[in-house]
Amino acid sequence: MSTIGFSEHDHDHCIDTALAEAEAHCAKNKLQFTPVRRRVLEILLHKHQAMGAYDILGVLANEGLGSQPPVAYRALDFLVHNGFVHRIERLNAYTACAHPEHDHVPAFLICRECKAVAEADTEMTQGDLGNAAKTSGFTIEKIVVEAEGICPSCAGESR
Amino acid sequence: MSTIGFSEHDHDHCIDTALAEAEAHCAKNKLQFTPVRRRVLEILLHKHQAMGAYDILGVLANEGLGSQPPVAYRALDFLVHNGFVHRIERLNAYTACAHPEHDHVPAFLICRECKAVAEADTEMTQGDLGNAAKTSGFTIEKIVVEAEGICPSCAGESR
DNA sequence: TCTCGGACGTTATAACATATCAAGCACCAA
DNA sequence: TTGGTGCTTGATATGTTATAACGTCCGAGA
Repeated sequence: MSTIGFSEHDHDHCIDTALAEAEAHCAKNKLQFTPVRRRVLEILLHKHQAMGAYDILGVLANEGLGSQPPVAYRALDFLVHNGFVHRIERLNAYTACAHPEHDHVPAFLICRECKAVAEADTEMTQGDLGNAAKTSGFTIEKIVVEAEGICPSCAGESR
Repeated sequence: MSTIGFSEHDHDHCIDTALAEAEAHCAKNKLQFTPVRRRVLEILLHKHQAMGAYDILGVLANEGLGSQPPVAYRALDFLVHNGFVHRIERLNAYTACAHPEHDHVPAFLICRECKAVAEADTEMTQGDLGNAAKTSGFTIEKIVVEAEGICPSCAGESR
């Protein structure tokens, strides 16, 4: 399990890598990695923080890439659909995926102060919740795990 | 672990019990179990299904109990705060708690067809996610676990 | 009696999301 | 090269969820 997000790392590098991966994935699957889509992913990669669709839209609008809600939502849908971006239900917001290279059930640690989001890559949840589902005949298709709390740096500041 | 919600049970009884528990809790803690709050809880108990704040508001309005959004949201905040109702982030909706008598990290099974919601009372999540949190210095205050899928009866119908 | 705090009424508006229809463009097959 | 097909985008309008802000009412306790 890893928790990229609250620790320092080579940010430029991780942005480049993620973009390259997205590009490769799209090429392989004959999907169009259009300017808007690319830019939205860049924007999200730029911070390890959840952004609302309208925040993103604001940036796009400044750059002349579209200014109406559907522009942002369509790009976000595409990115979520292809696993490059996760939606944070708790915040009605979006964040770039920390490791898009493989399928996973993402779990998030969300700081209620600074809205930083760390993605914990855990496989577990399926197991235990899966039992509850099985006994009642329910078929799980998707799992959301989100924890809210306070991140190390915000905890430090309030002291 | 139990999964009330997709199985038959004595519904009137579980409504009465839950209301009585809420009443007792409020009395004990000097909280006001006002008509609006009581009614909202009743409405939610009435179905094992998530309801949007505006759905609830519609019912309240019909009954002359208030017709503006804050009326519903205030009652819901109170009920959520005191553990009688859970918010389903995934649906931006609310559902009565299946066992308000003790603290728990609720996990939900949500049917994407009929919106039925089952509450699986599991203690586990803290553990594994807790490790990820600990290593990064994050303090968890609240955890949301929500699974979306298809419930037994909807699976049956589509066959 | 006063006053203080919690609950509620009301208006307005913020924030998030989607439906719909038309126009543009890439790709491919005839 | 032409034309069709399907994905992408542009644009307008609207739907849905949530909160801010302010005032009033009322009961508990000094």
